Amino acid sequence: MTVITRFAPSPTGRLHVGNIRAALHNWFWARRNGGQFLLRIDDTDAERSREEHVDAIRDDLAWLGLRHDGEARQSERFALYEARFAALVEAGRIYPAYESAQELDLKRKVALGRGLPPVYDRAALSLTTDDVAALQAEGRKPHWRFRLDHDEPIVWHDLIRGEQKFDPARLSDPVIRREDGSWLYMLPSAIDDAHMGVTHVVRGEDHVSNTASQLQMFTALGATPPAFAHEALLTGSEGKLSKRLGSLGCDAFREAGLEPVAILALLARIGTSLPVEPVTDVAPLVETFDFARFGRAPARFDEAELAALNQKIVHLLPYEAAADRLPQGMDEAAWLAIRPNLERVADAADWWAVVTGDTLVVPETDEEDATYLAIAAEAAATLDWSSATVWAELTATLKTLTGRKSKTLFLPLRRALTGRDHGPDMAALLPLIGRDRALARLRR
RNA sequence: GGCCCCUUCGUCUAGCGGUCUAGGACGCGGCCCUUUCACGGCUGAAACACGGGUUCGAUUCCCGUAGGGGUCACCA
Repeated sequence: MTVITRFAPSPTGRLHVGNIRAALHNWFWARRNGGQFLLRIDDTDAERSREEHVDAIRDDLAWLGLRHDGEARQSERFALYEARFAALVEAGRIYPAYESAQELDLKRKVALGRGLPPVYDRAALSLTTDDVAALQAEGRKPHWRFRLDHDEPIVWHDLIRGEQKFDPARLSDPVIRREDGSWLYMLPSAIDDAHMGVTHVVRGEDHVSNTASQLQMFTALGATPPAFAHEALLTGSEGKLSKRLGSLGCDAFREAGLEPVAILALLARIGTSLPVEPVTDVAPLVETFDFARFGRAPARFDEAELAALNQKIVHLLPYEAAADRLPQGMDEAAWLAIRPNLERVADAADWWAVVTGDTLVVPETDEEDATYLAIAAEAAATLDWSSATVWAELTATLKTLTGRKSKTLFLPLRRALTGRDHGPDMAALLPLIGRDRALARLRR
């Protein structure tokens, strides 16, 4: 059986951490099993769905490298929902209800106030034809609920949580359609999962009770439900489920100059028993992806950890992987020299500017060092600049010439040559700067 | 409030009755390497929420308490 997973975002905003994680895990599972990963735009809510978000989602997914093998849009499938809806109404599994949102809210509060679970009381099921006629005479239109079968407990084997058991009587019959005819998420999602042949659904544990309801929908539709894996949610670094996390979007990661693979690497392993590792390719992440490794307690997502991971990954990044984001003229040797000092690939431009001298700020020098630099300039002029070891030769020469050593030996040189106290290994940097620029900088 | 899930170093976790003087990874400290930084190597500090059971023996099983998370929407 071909594994088919899907990522089904609502285009109501930018992709955020939770979204990305869900997409990633579904993608992993499909990749791991040689299956397909589908993108489904859940845009049944015309009010909140925006076309720009659809584009942004596709764009973010592509940036992350999560290619999908197919795409569907719920807004293009209303005919299908309509047909299934009619059949389920016919079968008595969907029924009309006339309570207003305010009335339902009141019922809920009353129940809660009495210490009872706020489950829908199914009053609509006992409406007589006269009641209905009266309601309609008032101008009321029904919204529609899926009637849960209370006879059997709902059970399934969750790939992460193990055996799950729900008493359907403790669940409200889900509203699946509004009075204006628009669809709510629950039923279309089940219809589509069945229709698209989705075999596995990986989602957050905030969906477990939805799964219970949807399992009955699959059965009512005559479909085999997919397997479910509900993962524990992520919390912010302060331990609470923060608003910050919910708003931390893919766009922010991109602007921060993070490597997509860093985001994937963290989100792949966080909350699992596998260590978060710096990788430059997702392959090892795919290979080791396993639901059995998932913990069931909420894990913390820490932006600082992401930044640190990103830095390590940049240090491992091969030239080819960074080349198209590097400044003009920066070759592999330059990349390898500068790479260990980067936090982000984008910062390479700063160091390259130091090499080329475009942004070089000549630091203040005292008289003693000025003399020293003059000696250095003379010595440098006699060196073989085609050699890869000019720096070693220069410092060795100056050591015997001046008797300076260690910091006093090299720091004035670094300052004069790069304008900074710290930076990439001078041995690697000096050949990049080259004879002319180096001499000019030493001579001032 | 009902129901579900969870509680081991700062963080993510291993542990499925004795192997635990509790292991790993990240982070942190120290040392080494390096005529800077980074990298790398070595090393150190650092945890079983609490209270009862069960047992010859509990991190591991049971109950309770506390705490955390989720859910109970005409959001997904």
